[in-house]
Amino acid sequence: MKTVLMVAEKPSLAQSIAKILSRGRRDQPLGDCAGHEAQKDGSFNGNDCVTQCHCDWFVGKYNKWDKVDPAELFSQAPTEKKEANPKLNMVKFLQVEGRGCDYIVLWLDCDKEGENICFEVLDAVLPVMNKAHGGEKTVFQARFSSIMDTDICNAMACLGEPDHNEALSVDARQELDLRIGCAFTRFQTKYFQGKYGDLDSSLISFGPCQTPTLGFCVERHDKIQSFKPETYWVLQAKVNTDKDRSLLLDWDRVRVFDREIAQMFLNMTKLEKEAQVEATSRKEKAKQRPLALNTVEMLRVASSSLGMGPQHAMQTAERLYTQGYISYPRTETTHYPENFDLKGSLRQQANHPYWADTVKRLLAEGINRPRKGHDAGDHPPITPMKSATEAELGTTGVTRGGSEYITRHFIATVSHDCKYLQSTISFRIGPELFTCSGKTVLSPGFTEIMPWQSVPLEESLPTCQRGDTFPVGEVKMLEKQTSPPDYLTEAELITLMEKHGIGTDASIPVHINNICQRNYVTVESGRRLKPTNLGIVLVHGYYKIDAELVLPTIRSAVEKQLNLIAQGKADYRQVLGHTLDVFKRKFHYFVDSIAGMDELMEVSFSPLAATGKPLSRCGKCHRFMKYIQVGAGNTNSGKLPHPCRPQLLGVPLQGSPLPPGMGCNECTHPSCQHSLSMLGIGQCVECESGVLVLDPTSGPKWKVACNKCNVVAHCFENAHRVRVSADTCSVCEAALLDVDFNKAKSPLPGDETQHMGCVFCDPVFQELVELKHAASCHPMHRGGLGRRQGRGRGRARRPPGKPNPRRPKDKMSALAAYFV
DNA sequence: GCAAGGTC
Repeated sequence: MKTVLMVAEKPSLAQSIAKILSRGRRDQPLGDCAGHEAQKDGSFNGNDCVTQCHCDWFVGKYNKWDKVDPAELFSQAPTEKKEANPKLNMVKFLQVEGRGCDYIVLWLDCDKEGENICFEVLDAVLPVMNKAHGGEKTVFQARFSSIMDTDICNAMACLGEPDHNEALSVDARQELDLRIGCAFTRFQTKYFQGKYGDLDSSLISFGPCQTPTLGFCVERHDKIQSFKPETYWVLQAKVNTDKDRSLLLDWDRVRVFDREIAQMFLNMTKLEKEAQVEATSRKEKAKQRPLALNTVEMLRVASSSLGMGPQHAMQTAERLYTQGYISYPRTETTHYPENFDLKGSLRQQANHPYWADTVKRLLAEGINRPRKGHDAGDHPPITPMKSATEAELGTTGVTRGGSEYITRHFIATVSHDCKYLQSTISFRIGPELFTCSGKTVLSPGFTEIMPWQSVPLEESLPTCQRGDTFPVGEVKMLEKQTSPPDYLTEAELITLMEKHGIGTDASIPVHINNICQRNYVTVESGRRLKPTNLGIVLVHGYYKIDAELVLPTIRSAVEKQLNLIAQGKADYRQVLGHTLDVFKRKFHYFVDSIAGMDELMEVSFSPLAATGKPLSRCGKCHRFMKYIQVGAGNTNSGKLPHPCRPQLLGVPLQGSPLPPGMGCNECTHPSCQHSLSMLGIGQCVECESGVLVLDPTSGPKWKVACNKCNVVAHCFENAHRVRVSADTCSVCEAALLDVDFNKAKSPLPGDETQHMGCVFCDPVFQELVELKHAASCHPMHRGGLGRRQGRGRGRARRPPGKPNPRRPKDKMSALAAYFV
């Protein structure tokens, strides 16, 4: 007996396919198209599924930020495919399942990504499958657009082959995204990291989707900023239609921007006693029932009506899906498959306490044919799969809200349009025309199940005809101002992303979440996205240097190239090489022009020197720690710029957090081993108020740094211990340093391994100290000379318990030699 | 520590 391995992309799909194909057909031939006789193997139990085998990654050292120039990521750095989730052991699992099989049928999504996963599966499985005989085909792909019996059986009867070109176009996309994203991210992160004290971000990422997403938010911000309100004037008239009823009329000119002209029109109308009816009209209009629900529309509604962010909404939808309440929640399609059992789905809702009446009436009177939507060929629209009671979903909470919305939306799609009557009456007052209009609902249709869409109730207009007159109540002139747009709502952003092809139904929530987490935007009330200073500076910087980096067109331009690969019109290597070359040039230009972005940073953020450098380093990763205000409402609260906890700072943080901007190097805690009192040496050689402090965690490349400016002294390299002594220099009063070297590495004269002396005055130590600026020694800060602060001669703040360390004037020339 | 795309 021949054996066939079938692979699907998700468990639910695998189960459905298994159920459909094995329904009393276990001994049926595969199908004519397959050109052979094979039988479905009993081992296909519906659990064989795969999400993704591999993902792209750099090889070895190229993953190390400090070892590699980001520019190398464009060409030199090789990439490899690594198992996407090693814990799942997907490759091994597939090999176990595929061993000894004769044929493989791939049931992956019918898009480029799906084709790509096909070849990943084949790479894993083909080596362990039985070898084909005489050129016989053994690899098949099932192409199906719904999980209905007929579709699945048709696909099985007409098996095709996976498309290598489409898979290659995805390989190219993955490699481009990886190389470009990582190169720009590493460069700008390293360039700005530690340069500005109040730049509240440990990672300044760039990506071909996330950056344009941020771009949309900043574009709106710019419109708001550059908006100049204009004053305009409108005429408003009231006519009395009854003793105690009046109608408010809108001016046909809507508004004028010239006060004198408005005044002229007012003068021409306000003396009139009567308004004459010029025309009346009554038109029947319809408000269309919604299209079948797809992912982005679901996300929009979740955000705008349920107040749920896209990420949260997707998680909720996923839970509803795995629990069997709704169909697959990731789809672009808004058109029900022809054979979709609309009535069957509706019947399931016939006993729900909220909408039983509506559903029963629809079933009795006949459902309406759904509107023709878009068929993307991926998955059917999102629909309820069974009736969900409150007891199951909980009486409150988002799960119930989400489930209820999806059901109401589904019922609405098979309901009738809302019909209403629009009446308008046109009046003449003097020479000017005014209009009044009103809506009367004729039949609510779908708005019954979606009451928030209802046509608002209005008082009906009086019955009248041309030539009738009504007394004018008043005519007045109102002064108004044009108002700026508001920040983008999440729903609007989703629409923009969809329109420009930024991200996919599954990834749009991830990109929006990314720009929030990276602190580029914050979610304000009404789920509006307000860019932060960092977000604004980044986007303005890209505009200044190379606008294409942030424009939404860049993604589509690359996709156009990639489509050529998919269509077999261009060579994979050539397209990849060319596109990488373009971005490599862009990268180099960006690096060379980064000062342009830095100028913008300087406007928004304070250099470290001004905010008080957080000298203390994490004991684990040796990076500077920074105090970040922990506050309610801030989603990023409590985050340190690296994976350390505040406790590592030592005693000062216990019980009471340090104030913002303060690190151990300013803390005067009397007994903490990290505090300024214990580690302060003497007045800074350059700035006015700083104290040079030993960084006790910096060995073996010991450092002494100023706690106010960016002066850093590298000293006593390879000493195995450096301590700040309680004794002070007799000349300058600075604290003496006690330094121990290993015997083999000791640079001290003779066989000495230990020496105590003044870092400013001791001739032995002067050989071992090299003074630098923190910023200028950073390899990413090309050409930067560091920020020199005022060279005041003021006295340093004296650490308690220490004598005041003064810098003797005659030492200035000697100290000048320390600068690099 | 980095992208975007699948999916659970």
